[in-house]
Amino acid sequence: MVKVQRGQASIDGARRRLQMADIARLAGVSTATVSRALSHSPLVNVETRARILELAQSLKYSINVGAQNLRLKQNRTVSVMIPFERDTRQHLSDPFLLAMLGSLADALTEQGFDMLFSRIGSDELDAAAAPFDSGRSIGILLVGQGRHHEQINELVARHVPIVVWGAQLPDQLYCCVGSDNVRGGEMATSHLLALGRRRIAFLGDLALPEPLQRYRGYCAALERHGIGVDPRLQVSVSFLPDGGMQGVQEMVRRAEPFDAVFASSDLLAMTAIDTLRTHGVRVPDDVAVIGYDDIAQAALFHPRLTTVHQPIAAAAETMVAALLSLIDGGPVRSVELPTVLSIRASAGELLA
Amino acid sequence: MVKVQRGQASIDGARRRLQMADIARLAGVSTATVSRALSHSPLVNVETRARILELAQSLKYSINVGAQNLRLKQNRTVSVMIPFERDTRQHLSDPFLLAMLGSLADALTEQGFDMLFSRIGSDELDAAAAPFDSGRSIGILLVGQGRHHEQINELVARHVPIVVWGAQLPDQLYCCVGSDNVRGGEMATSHLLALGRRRIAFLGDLALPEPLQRYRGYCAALERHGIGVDPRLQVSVSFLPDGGMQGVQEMVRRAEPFDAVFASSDLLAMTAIDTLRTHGVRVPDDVAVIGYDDIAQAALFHPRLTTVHQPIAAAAETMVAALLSLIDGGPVRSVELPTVLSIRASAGELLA
DNA sequence: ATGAAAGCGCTAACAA
DNA sequence: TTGTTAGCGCTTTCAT
Repeated sequence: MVKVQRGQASIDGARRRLQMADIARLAGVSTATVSRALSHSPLVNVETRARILELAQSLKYSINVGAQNLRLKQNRTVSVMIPFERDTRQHLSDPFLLAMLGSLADALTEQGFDMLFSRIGSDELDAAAAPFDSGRSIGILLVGQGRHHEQINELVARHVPIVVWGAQLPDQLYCCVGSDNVRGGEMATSHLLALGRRRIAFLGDLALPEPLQRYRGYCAALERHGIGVDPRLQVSVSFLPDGGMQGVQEMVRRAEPFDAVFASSDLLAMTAIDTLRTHGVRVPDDVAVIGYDDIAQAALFHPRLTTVHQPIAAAAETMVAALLSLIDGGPVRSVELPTVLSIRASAGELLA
Repeated sequence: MVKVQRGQASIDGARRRLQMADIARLAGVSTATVSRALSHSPLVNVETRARILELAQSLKYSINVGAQNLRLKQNRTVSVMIPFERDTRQHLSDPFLLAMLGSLADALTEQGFDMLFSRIGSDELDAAAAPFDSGRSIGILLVGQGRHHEQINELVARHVPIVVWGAQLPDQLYCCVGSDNVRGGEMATSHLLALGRRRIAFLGDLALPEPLQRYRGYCAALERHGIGVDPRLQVSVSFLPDGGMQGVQEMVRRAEPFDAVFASSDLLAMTAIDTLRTHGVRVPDDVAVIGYDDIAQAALFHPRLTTVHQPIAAAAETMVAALLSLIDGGPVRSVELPTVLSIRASAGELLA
């Protein structure tokens, strides 16, 4: 009986993986020559090189990256992590994250890096460095800083190269890339005020840095218009899709009149609108709604969603560039990307 | 001047990565003993082992997985790929994909495997095997077979371990995991017929295996009810979010009356409903709508979306199990997971 | 119970 | 232009 081990080719069935020595033998040269040929070294004879390259190609031989990395002491793999709340054991659901992930994959590929993806329970964020510590990746891109400010700072103290998508905070030792959340919140709120709305509900978890900063922008806009901030208009809801529903239901329960909603994500805004509709509230006539992110669906939702646009592709490129610079010992600064308000029907056009 | 190279720690700034020899020196033993201690070998003295483990832990030393893999000829990394259409250069946008990705990450982690993620242009699917050929991963999980049936077959002929999320096809050499698309299409259509709908529009790209099979189920249900299939009710649209809009607009342009829509994804169903609404059509009163996937938002959408549920977590576990079995040379069969109709307001409850 | 030494697949001096 | 050789960080015989 043949004992077969997980994660390893079976001894009997699979034929041995092709390796450089095989190519060398078939080409009648040494492995050194093959190595040189495959790296397009000018040292090797043009014809020999052509022969070797052709041979390798036809046999689909590909250099063993693990061995190559070991020898070269290099590594072209980056970890991407998305924290999730352990208790809610929720599937990833926000389209914004998917777009971000796709853009990060693109940006990394563009730079010739592979992406090692993991979800990570927010209770075990200290384990986030494992892929780095074990040499599987050269650095970490963390999408969403959550409540982990301190833990991330500790990673930096341990010299773990990490770049975070999130909001800038005081005492922040790590490099952080994010949109200008305060300005975003301010623009959204100002727009609602300009539309004549005065009782604007805010939906978002103030325990998280990004919603908090959006809320600060919201407050700033209100105060600039001489309108006091009413805490009864603020509802703390998570980023999960039912947050929008819960936010609206809470407002209804509070019996607090409101004529607008500013939600901290498009997903929240959309489920909030759906819930408003089930309560017979018209959007934007009775309640205007603005979201945050500007995901693809926002422009197709009914009513078309007004939202604060986050430049995802630029964000991903910035994060990747920052991480690589960090690893190279180059200069790294946190970046706030500019945000733009995409004005659509859910919080109508201004009559210019 | 110090030349710094990408993907490599800078020579000056970063301190050398800790390695086994360091731990050995500090513990006053040989690397062999450290290796044994870290693998909890009973060969090493209990006290020595404790001392070494403690030392390693406090120094955050972690075995270099690359070197370990090379020595052990093992590898615990799996590639996950999502093809995208090169021309539309579209960001990933379907929440279903994100949920799938998250579940795959969970299932792989559960089995102690890492996930190497890449998007891959559908024109270069033959390059999908690169991570496998170069020994970075031991197999491939492809999410979405698209139009790549033949290319995937070729990979299998090359003995590349691959498991695909998609539909079962004739002449299929690869292992395929998917939901029972025909049955799903049939259930959705039967439900609409039972609601008294007779002119059911079908939205989906028949060039793709999954929508095609859902369409077959749709046709089967119609015929069983003695209703002919009307090609004017079928609109080919992509899985991109604006597909729903385009589908409805096309139906309107055709001036073809219809009282129901069966869309091949929830995303399409949702944007279709939004577009119907802008045309003043009431859902479900004028037109009932059923989607496919049962993503988290479906239950929160207005109206609550009736949809064919795909068991994502089970799907991911099945795919991972199949791939590992395939790699171990074990038996592998394609699997069709059962589908259930989640009945909600968009295609109302049956009055029992 | 521990260490010395060989070798995983590759690259880069160095020699020829 | 090519080959020989040493060694990347680790594990595992084999010897002690």
